[in-house]
Amino acid sequence: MRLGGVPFNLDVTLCCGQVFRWDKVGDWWYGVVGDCVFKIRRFDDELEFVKSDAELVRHYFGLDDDLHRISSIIGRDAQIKKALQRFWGLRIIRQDPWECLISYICATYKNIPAIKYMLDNLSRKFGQKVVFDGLEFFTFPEPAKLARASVSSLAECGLGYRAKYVFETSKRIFEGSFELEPLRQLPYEQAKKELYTLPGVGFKVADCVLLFSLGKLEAFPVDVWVKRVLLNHYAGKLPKELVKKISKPEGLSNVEYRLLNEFGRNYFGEYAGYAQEYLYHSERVHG
DNA sequence: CGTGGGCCTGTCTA
DNA sequence: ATAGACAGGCCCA
Repeated sequence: MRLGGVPFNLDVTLCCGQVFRWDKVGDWWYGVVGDCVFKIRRFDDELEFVKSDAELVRHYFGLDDDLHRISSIIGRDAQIKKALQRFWGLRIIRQDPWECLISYICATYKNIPAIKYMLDNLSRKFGQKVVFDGLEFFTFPEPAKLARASVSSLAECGLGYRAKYVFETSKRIFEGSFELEPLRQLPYEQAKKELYTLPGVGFKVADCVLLFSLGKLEAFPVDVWVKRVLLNHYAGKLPKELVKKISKPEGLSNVEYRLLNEFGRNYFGEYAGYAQEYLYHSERVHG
C-alpha cells in the first residue's frame, strides 16, 4: 500500500507503549489483531503487509486521522511542536476495546516489560494458538475464557492483585451487564463515568481505554510521565498551588489527576490525546 | 467528598 | 549475584 505522503511512523507507533503485543522480527512487525496475525513493514513510501487488507490496516493504525490538521490544532507551544517534529507520524492505534480494557487494568503499577509479560502469559494460557511464518502467536482471550477462569489461574500469569479485577471485570463483560461498544456513542465524560464502575478501572485506566480503543481523541491520560512533562515544561501554565502539590514524588490524588486531565483537554482541545502521546513519548525517550 | 496506606510481583539498579 | 527500590494506580478504611 502506497502511503502517498500520508505521515506514518510505524516503529514509533508500535514502540511508544500504547500497545503491548507487537514484536519485531528482522524488519517485520508481527502482531495479533482480532484472530489474525498482522505482518507489516515500512519501506520508503510503501507499507507492506501480509494477511490483512489495506482498509483494515488503514483503520487499525488510524491513518485516516488528518495528522496535519491535528498538528495545527494541538501545536500550541514550542514543547509540543518539538515532540511533533521528533516523532512525526506517530499514530493512535484503534485497539479492540476489550483487549485494551484488560491490558490497562493489568498495567497499573507496572512497567512496560512487565505488562507485556502478563498479557503474553494470559494469551498463551487462555487464547488460541495461531502458527504463522513458523512462529507461534496467540489470540487475546475472549471474555468468556477469563470469566470462567479461576482467580488463582489468572494470578499465575503474574497478575498479582490485578487477577481479581480482571476476573470480575471479565464476568461483567461476559454476562453482558456491561457493554463496551455503546460507549462510543456517549460523550466523553459520560463514557468515562460508566467505565469507573468496573473493578480495577480508575481515572487513568478509563482515559486510556477511551483514547486507545473507543475513539475519544480528547481523552488525556495522566500517568507519571505526563505528570513529569507538565511539571517540567508546563508549570507556568498551571496554578502555582497545583504545581507545588504535584512536585512531591508520590502519585497523584484524584483531585490532582482531574486538574491535570482538565488542563490537558482545555489547553490542547479536541485532539488532546494526540498531544498526550507525543509528549509522553518525548519525555520517555529524552527525559 | 477528600485523603492516606497497602498492595502482587517482574524489572531495574547498585 | 542478590537485595531493595520502583513500576504507565486502584481500592478501601
